[in-house]
Amino acid sequence: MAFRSEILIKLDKKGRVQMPAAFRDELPVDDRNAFVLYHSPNLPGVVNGNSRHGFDAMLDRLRGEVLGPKGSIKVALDDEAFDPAGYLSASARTIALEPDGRFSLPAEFAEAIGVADGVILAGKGEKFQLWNPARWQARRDADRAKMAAFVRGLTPENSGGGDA
Amino acid sequence: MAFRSEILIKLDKKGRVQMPAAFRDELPVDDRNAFVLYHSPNLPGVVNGNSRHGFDAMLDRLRGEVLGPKGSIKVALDDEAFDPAGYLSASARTIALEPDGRFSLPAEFAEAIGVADGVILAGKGEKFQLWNPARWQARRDADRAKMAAFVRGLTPENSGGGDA
DNA sequence: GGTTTTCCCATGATATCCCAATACATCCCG
DNA sequence: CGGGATGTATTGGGATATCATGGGAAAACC
Repeated sequence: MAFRSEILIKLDKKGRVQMPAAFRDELPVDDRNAFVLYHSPNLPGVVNGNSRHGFDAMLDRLRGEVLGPKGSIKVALDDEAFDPAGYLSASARTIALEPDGRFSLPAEFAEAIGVADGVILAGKGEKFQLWNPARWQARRDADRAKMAAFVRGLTPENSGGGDA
Repeated sequence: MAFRSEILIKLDKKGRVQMPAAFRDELPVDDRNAFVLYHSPNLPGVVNGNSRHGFDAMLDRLRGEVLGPKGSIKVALDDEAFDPAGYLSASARTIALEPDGRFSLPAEFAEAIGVADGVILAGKGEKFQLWNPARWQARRDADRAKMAAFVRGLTPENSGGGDA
């Protein structure tokens, strides 16, 4: 499962968005009628998407790495402590896919993205993202320069084992 | 079974609350006519909810992990010792769902939450919560900052490719 | 009797289903 | 290799179902 490519999809008057075929094919074959959208935890204006299984797997990893196996019962009971997985769950919504591959973008996400007539669906490997087209372009241009600098920094001395 | 999303539901004059369809769909198919509400064990003003099966499973885990294999028989007999699962049971109530998906919020919970005209239903993955809308907003804003800090703290070394 | 609870119907908004049109890519056949 | 045929992806829109909400009336309760 690896989401790739970036696609501009139009929004119709009903607020529906076509899930690109390239992304649909990456959803688990046994669970292609629904997926998950959730607000970026630290980048306002960006909405993340993943399969239900992929989202749940991320939450499990999150709970496991942070709390350890015996922390589960504590998290289940402790409502006062900050719970990253619970926070993400509240910011997420299960989205149903219509038979023809479209879904209706909930108003809460449409407002967060700032959509007008279209949205960018960008694959990020393990997940995909929804962007305002203009903001996506700006971000991608900025990342292009960073990527070039990053590759330039991959000198033979640095790419071995240590970064000394 | 994973409760997601946060929804503001109104209370009508009869004290009825609509269970959001997204939450109803997460209840076990063979037991969708009732669920469980219980007071938060450590956060006053918050009421937790779960399916009957989910609540019972939590109690079982609590007895098993905290008290050990012999805990169940000891709990069954020892009325003097403190029993966390028994405490939660006493603070819980089975709530019937009407055919149209609504339930009447018992006054005891309504007072605890401090409801006026509406309640926030927030999914936390394994369970969901009922909040006073204003208090939920404050809590969520605080958690948003904690989440951003949490994500920032996940990278051992900042490689400059963050989401900002 | 008076109050509360439960059941039923009504309604506006939204979401979903179904059918259709266009554009594009692929395939087939000679 | 060309050109029509076929299939699929994206977009549009009408008809239908569902959701959240309000309220009336029957039933249960004290």
